[in-house]
Amino acid sequence: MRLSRYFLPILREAPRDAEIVSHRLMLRAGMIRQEAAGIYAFLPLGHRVLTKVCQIVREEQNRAGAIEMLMPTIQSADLWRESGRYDDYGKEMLRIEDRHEREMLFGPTNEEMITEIFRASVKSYKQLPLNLYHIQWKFRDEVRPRFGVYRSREFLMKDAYSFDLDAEGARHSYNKMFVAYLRTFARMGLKAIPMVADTGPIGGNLSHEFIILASTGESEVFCQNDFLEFDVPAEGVDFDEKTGLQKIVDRWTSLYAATSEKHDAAAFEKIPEPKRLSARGIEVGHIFYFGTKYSEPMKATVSGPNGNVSPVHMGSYGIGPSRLVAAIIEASHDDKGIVWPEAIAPFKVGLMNLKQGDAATDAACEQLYSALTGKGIDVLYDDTDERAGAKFATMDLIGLPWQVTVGPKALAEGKVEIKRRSGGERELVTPEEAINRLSG
RNA sequence: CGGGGCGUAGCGCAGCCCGGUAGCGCAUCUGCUUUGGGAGCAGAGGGUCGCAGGUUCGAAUCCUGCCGCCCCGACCA
Repeated sequence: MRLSRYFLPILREAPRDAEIVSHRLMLRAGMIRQEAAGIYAFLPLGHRVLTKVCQIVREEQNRAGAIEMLMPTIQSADLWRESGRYDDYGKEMLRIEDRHEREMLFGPTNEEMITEIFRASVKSYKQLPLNLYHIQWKFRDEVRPRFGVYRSREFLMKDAYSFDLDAEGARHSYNKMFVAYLRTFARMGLKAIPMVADTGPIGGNLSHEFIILASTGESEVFCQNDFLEFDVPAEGVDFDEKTGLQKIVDRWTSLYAATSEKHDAAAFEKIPEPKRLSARGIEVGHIFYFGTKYSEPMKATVSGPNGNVSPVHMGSYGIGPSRLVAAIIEASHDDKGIVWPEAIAPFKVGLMNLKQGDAATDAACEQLYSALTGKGIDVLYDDTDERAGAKFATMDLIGLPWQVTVGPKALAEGKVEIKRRSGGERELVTPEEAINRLSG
């Protein structure tokens, strides 16, 4: 992408009402634009990151056996009356009326709808287990949205729903998502710790929140710091192998870790003092097992091997990709701007022409640009006629993992400079060498 | 939902107390000079001062109501 043809509305100064660093940087880097309280447009750069986050989520969901679909944002009130949640959910649910005065709502979550879809088609245990998910916009009319897309009213959510014949099967489905989540967050460069959590309005009795540690986090969390050294399950992990999977989950739940709602001070005190970690965290995922809470009232039943008809055991599993974008920035930035982990960076390489209009630098940049894009690498080529300093500042702000600088001085020696955004190391190499390095 | 604060150009702000036809920096456009860490000079464009009433000869400024947004707390996938 040529910057001169792109839409990247950089702000030199942060808007006053942006308090936390991720919100400021997202606004300054031209990633988002606020349209109303807690409602944001994702501009091209932000959209690229959001798409990459979703893609990793999707790959790991698929790997764990979940199947993608897409449900609507608008739901009928009748569906929610069946589960009894229409009245329970309160003002957080945005209720709307269509032209025929039918009661509708903008979905805050999809347990009811997926249960309705399931019960219409699945009648036999032979079709189980089943795990269906989608990535769709949700709306929760928060009393107080804040911190940009970190706590917004409209937000993107990946929500998966598992269906099993019995509690034991459901436990395995839960474990699959548990492991998928560990992998998902690790791939984004995050250390996420599963913590025993409250189930809130979703219900149920088995639940973990996945928390990443960040000083700006909203939740107060307590855990044993050994978690930070734990290995994340490898790509080849067998999701169908029950005992192996259970072992992974057991290990990741063997040590104390809880949010403040579930905090047990006495248990925490038993951890040796130097291993106690009391910090703030950001919730980036939440998984629940809630049994027959919805299947029973909504009559989502299947015939078992013995011919008995029983309600299915369900779980639901959420990740907020829009919040994750903010969370990743909270976890990875410096005083100059964002430092994207390579896996979710909007572009891998920022190519800077320090003297636009100079025949030699123009030609070298064009060659690098076409060679890199030809290899399938995402390159943002700053071909504007801004001055060098402005280009450096912009590239540091938007945080692309690699910067390639083409200026007349080094180019006279046949060299260009490559810089790693995260460590800041710079190196002069030939254009060919730069292409080789960046293709790796 | 309680408490506090703020709405003036795309962004950051001044002007408001003490009423007199709206200003600064950045950004944008034009020209010239510059060109390896947010350039300089000269010129230009851009604002129903959140909205609606009221007071006044005259309102960004004073009064009333409304709307929007932010922060703290409570709440929260």
